[in-house]
Amino acid sequence: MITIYDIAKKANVSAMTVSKVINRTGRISTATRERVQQVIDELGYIPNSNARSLVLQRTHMLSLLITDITNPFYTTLARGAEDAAHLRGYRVLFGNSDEDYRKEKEYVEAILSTRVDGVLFAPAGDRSLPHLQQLQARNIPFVFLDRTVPGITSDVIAGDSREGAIELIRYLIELGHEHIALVNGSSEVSTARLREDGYIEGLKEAGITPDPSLILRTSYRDFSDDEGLERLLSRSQQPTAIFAANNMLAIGVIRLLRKRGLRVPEDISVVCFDDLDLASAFDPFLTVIAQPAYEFGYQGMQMLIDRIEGKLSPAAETMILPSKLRIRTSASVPPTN
Amino acid sequence: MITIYDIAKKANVSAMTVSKVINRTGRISTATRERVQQVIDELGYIPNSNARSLVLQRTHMLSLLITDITNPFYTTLARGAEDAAHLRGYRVLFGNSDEDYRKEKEYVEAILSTRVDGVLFAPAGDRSLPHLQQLQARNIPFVFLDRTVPGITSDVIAGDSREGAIELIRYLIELGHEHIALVNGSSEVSTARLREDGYIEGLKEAGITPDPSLILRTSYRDFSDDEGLERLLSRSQQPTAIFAANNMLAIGVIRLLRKRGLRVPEDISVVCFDDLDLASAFDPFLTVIAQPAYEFGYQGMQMLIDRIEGKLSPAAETMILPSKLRIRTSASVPPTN
DNA sequence: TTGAAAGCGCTAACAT
DNA sequence: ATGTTAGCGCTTTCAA
Repeated sequence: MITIYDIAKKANVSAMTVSKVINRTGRISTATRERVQQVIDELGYIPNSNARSLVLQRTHMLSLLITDITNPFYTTLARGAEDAAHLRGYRVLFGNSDEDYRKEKEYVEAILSTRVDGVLFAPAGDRSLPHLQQLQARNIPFVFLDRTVPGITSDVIAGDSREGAIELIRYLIELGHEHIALVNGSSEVSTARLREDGYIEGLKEAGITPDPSLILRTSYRDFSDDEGLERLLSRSQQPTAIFAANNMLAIGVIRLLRKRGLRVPEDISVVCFDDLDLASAFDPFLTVIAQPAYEFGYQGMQMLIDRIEGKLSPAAETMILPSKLRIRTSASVPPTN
Repeated sequence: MITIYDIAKKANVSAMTVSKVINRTGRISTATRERVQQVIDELGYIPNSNARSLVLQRTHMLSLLITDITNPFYTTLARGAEDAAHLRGYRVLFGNSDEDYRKEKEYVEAILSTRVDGVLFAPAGDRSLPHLQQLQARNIPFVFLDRTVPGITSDVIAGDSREGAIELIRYLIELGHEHIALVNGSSEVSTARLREDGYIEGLKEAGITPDPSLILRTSYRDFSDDEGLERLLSRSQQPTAIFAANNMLAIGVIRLLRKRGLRVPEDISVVCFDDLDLASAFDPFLTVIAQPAYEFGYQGMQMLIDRIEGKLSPAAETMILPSKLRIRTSASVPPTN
């Protein structure tokens, strides 16, 4: 391994001088700078960032902790996060909790051990509290990614889950639906609660009394509560539309509906949060509230880095990104019978 | 920040003793071990992995360098890589070159600076040579991910691009196609060359003379050569089927075909390499040679770690993963007219 | 403008 | 079974 001393020796200067050349700090005569640079290039010297981190107490590493790498929303978001970090000279350590507190705990420990400079964090749910407290105790800044956790104040980048849900419900009601079911994520997740709020608010707005038995709570990661959906569908008054709280739930729901011989949207309409990117580009089918996933990552990282570099006022900041209703064909007027 | 000295002091032992407790090395009396552990827990001490890396000359970090994070093949692969690494106590630093040599170069430099223990590497193409040489010069082991680069010998995990292509062509020929076009990636990429070989071999096998003007070479990342496709389609003898060398190309091709009013598969059949995961689950449309993306990542990381930990014989190893023809509806018998 | 000394937090090697 | 010393590769004083 080539060290700074190898360069120093060969260029006939001290290690300090080499360090200054590399970091462009302090004053150096042009002559020595060039001589040193020459040797650096010649030997292909690349500084050891571990050693540097150790003395600087800064790693220039950021962590992105998400809950489902399979979800295109997060894939696109990861891209945005990477781009922003890269542009500002940071590297990104990814973590994927799979909505699992145990895995999340392991990642947080790895984060602590790596001494990353900050975390863009989509917590698995409210029980992520201790993990966040651990970060706070160690003064590692983090930005909440869409989901927040009660009891913790920090910067947040988010969409407007409540408003988006209202918009989706309004659209269904305009189409003529009155019996709308909600297939939601876990109530331990803040966005699931907000989407449920919006769902209820949207119904009330239209003078419809929300029916709690029309709400199914499962996991954002994948829909597997077959019996729950079964129950929903076999009600005397079958719902004519389903609002899935995210894209993965929508896919699960639609597959199950199809398996049971129900056509979408002829027999039942389906709408959801978050787009499917590739699948939608390929076949524009699902009507969704699309959130700007790339921006979530990009702006979230910007905010995190601004915080780390002291470019933000001390107060926690919140940035809400706009979402957009994309009307396609998975929802139509309810069947008349 | 809590250091090993804080623990040592509070537990009334030396730093070495604490180190031994943490790493379960050397002999320690049960009494002191427990006392030390107690203090560690109490203070929530987590070792600084930078300091450890510095002395150990091992970071327990691996890098996964891929070419298109948007492609579900790589997303799934990344998951597999993460899982394998995590299981064996390594963290993964992701890099996304976007098939761009310049970005790749930056990532390689970051890799060198981070002193990762190894790299699972899908090179952008043959001109990645200097980057790989840099890794070799620094003794950083790497495993080729599907693509190899002439002039470099190293471990490789790959699919059988040539065989897969032959299988796809055979299938099309069975359906009755004789005029089959190839929309390929860049010829700087080894898998693109192999798929082209397979395409030609498949045709020859059936007694069809390959027509070079039926081959279009563009980029794996996305299809944008509209004029090229235009030219293909406006030949006196229009191809009745298109073999897209990967999934992203297939999507681009199909979108363009649709825009021009051509139905798939009624007017023209399309098949490709690599599945679409989510999109396919949702709507099983595209007929593909599916490669086990997760296994690519999982086994690739295993191989890399085995290499790093000296569990492999010195000779470079090659592992070929089987692919599978998944017949769906995007290819059918050619139109009769 | 340049360099010497010290130390970031940890562990290998060698005492005791 | 436990502790001392030295040093991983770098940068921050501070002195020359």
